Amino acid sequence: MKGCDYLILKPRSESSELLILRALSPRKNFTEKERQYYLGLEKGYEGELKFDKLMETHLNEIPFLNDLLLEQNNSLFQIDSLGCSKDGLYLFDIKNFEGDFIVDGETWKTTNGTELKNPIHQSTRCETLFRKYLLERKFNLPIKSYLIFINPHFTLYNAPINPSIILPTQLDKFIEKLQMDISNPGTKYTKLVERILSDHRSGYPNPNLPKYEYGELKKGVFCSECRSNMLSDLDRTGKVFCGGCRNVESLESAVLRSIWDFQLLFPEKKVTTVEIFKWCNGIVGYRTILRILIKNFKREGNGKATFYL
DNA sequence: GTAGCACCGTAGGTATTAGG
DNA sequence: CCTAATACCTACGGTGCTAC
Repeated sequence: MKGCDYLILKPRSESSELLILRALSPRKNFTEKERQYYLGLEKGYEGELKFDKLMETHLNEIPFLNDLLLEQNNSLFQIDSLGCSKDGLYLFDIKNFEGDFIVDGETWKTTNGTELKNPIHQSTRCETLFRKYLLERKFNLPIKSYLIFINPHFTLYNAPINPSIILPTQLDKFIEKLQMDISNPGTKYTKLVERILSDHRSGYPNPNLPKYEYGELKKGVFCSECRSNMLSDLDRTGKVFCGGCRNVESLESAVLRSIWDFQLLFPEKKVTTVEIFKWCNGIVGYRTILRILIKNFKREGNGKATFYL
């Protein structure tokens, strides 16, 4: 089934937090804690994309709303994926945990003893808040909620017997069952979807971002794949090469990514030719930067006061 | 296979222009 | 008036096509 037949009413995209951390990761020396946090976000997002892919392949006749951030009684809650079937709503919480984990009563920990937030509690909290959210807005609908461990290399010792938890080994069966149960709701949820989309918060308050300053950040153009330094190619081919993974990328797209990172990290700074030239650490010629800016941005001002939007 | 060629893209010299 | 921005121009590498 083609992607365009898949009904995504609200697409998924990286949170601004993840985008900022991703832009910072090759440029700033993270503390171990920051690095772990960042990698956790990447991993989580990767898991969500994997889930989307599964749904696109196997459950493409019902609409989905992804990545919702809603509020109920001053409590924010996040929904990874919401499927709208004729028989009710399906709430999916997706975890991309990898490795061995142990359940000890209410506590979850890794085999080396590190405790983590109990994902069942998180999932239940989300479900509870979403039920209240619906009831308060007079939508009386059945909800089925699932906590899905999507990573095939996930093992849970002492796993609780709970039909809402889907372990990787159960995933195929689970999807088969969903295929039997769900069906296209037609226009049943038009009002609800409209309401949810208007309530959705795009901005997420972010206390976890590390502080950073222009001066402390490494300058350069970084590989989209492995984040290591890109090397300019001296043969004037319009390509740049990754020093780490040998990835080849067009000079223009690599520079555009750097400009985008610059705007993301320093929204208050103006994009000028020199500024971007310095930001890219001279990997790309000054005039090439200028040409890329002219081609892809709108120029404001003249002469020395020129900047790009 | 390869020489010849058009086309695309970057680098860098130089002249012109505008802002501070 | 000085400096940075930038337009215009040339040089040249890579690519892909064609004719042989």
